[in-house]
Amino acid sequence: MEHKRITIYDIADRLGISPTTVSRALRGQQGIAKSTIKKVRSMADEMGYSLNTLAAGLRTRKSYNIGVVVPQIDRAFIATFISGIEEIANEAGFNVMIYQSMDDEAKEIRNVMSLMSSSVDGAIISLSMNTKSMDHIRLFKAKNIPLVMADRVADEMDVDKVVIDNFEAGYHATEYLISLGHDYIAHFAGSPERNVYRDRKDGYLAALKRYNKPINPQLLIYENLSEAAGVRAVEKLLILDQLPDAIFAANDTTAVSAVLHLQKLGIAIPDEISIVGFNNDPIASILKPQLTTVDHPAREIGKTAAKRLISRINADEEMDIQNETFTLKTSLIIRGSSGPVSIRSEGKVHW
Amino acid sequence: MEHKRITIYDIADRLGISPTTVSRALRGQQGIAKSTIKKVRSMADEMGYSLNTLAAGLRTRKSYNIGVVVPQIDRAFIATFISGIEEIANEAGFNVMIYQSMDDEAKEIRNVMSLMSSSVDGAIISLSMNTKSMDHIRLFKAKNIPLVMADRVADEMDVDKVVIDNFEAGYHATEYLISLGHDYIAHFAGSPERNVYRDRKDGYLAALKRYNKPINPQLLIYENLSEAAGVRAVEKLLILDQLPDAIFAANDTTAVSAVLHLQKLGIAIPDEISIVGFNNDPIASILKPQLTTVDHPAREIGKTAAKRLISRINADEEMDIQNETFTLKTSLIIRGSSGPVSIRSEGKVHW
DNA sequence: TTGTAAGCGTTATCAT
DNA sequence: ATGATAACGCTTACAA
Repeated sequence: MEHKRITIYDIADRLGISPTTVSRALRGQQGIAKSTIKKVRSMADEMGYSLNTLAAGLRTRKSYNIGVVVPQIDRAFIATFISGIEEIANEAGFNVMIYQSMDDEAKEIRNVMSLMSSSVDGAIISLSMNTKSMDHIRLFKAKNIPLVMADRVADEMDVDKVVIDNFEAGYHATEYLISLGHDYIAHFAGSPERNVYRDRKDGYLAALKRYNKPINPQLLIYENLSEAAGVRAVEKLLILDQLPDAIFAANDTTAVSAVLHLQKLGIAIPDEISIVGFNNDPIASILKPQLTTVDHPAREIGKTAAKRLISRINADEEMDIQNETFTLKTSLIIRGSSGPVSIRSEGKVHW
Repeated sequence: MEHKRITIYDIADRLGISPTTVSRALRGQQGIAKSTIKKVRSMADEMGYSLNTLAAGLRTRKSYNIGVVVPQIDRAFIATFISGIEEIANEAGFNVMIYQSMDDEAKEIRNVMSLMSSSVDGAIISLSMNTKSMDHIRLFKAKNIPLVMADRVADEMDVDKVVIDNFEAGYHATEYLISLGHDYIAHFAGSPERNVYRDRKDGYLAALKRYNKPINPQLLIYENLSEAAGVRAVEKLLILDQLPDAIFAANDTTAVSAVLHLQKLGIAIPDEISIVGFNNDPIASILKPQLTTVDHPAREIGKTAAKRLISRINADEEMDIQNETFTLKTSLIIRGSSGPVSIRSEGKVHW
């Protein structure tokens, strides 16, 4: 039961015209009779024709596919990010191919390879947690494939980037905690290899410094920011002489997990410890007390990255556009998991 | 600055052999000298060659792309589902193209069209909330493109399907609530157009009937299962003479939203109303009290669908495999949002 | 084990 | 406004 594919030759034969004319008519090119266009299109419909994009792409060197490499799809932040990309790509007639690195450098490299041999017109990448080598990133320039790095980018690479100001966000979050009267503030950080976590941590340190708060290395805990990491980090705090009076976590997963663990231990949030997370995941507003967190414009990052990528793909290669970094706004969403020291001691604040 | 693409001809020229031999060596075909393979591969590496899959696909009529159409990527359940698909596809050397219908039939149809002209080797689809027409689904068979429907499937279509037993899950959830002593049980249902919601509802009704509980149409509320829907549904219950003593919601989003709204109104969960959700989203275990819910094997559904699709793609067309429906197991996860009537009246149960 | 030639379905170029 | 021809880069008969 072989399936015979309908080609422009078949249409041409039936209509007694040339394949070239059919091709032109189908694409609505200029310099072709309107009557011919009508004839061809209706015949194409009738015969159930559909373009072979492989053949067209081979000829035009365009696939209308963009590749997207992310750590893991099933994280609220990343799913939203991809959703934003798809939204824009779809409007512009591009297909989105997704690859997940599972936060593994080797897998990320393999992803990039398969993406490249799939002849995508461009790519968007958000680095895995432990990626160190940049060779596979450089490959894009070498192969002249437009690339936009998003969120987890590599500072040292000269490519288009879409990010947030993680330093500022970390600074503000910490400053906010300080403004509440806290001065013994812990930070749950991710791998310093990644700009996002390094910058959030640096913002945290800068705020402490700015307000003359003590910088205690024991309060700066590096973790992989998983759910289990939240518990581990709390355990590390518990063995200290003094519990911190506030925690700024580099993501919501860890922050929420920490809150739950602390509550299980009978430590009141925010009465005894104030907590601020990062991302504004759905779980943040379900937690009790609701989690104070930094709103991360995941969808906007995706949309911006896709727009940039597509305009680069569609641009004249000649005009050699400068690489740009787009920095999107974040905002601190203040909710119940953080509260002032003064009121706290009176034990009045719940949520 | 045109970028010259390296082809097998370039490699052949440099090595003084034929392109055919290069092609064979690269693919490690049988009947070729090991020394040639080595020579060719190292030269390919040196020259930075990468396969043009468009050309190869044009010749072999395979793209190694599969298309996936889902309602919306940024829903916990769907993101996990896609993650499972990508996992399997990636292992098998297939790329995953995603399209989101945004729960809109027209968009879904457009998605299917672009997917088809992108010459995918097969597709996986989960229907939008309001899809009625099946013409675009039939197109797959007409064009001889393997298709697997997953989760939100169309009962009337004869295609491969991967589902859960929604009737059974709805029956069990309701039966469980009855076993707790509840007999005035409400159900928040989704569009009866979709098998998943229709079956959950039918399971609910069957359980009520089986245990001789009254079936009250006012307690069966059809909604779009969004967050706002949870609030709306609760409002509809509030105007009744009597509040139900339990609610079974067809998804967690609505269940959680309902719990929050009820709590805001001062109604204790589960003391005054027991609630059961569906999906086991991350928010379910963060809610206080934690949400009793039906665990939905989203990742397994994705993996099963991908495996089936790929084995069909790789199968001999001749052997004309029968369509199958794979039904995966669900389980009821009992947590704090539901409790027995007896204890409840004593006001002892919190969580 | 290797090579030659044709063809996959388009589109671009050059004619007419 | 339309047509003939070549080319995109690969794989598959068939031949050597």
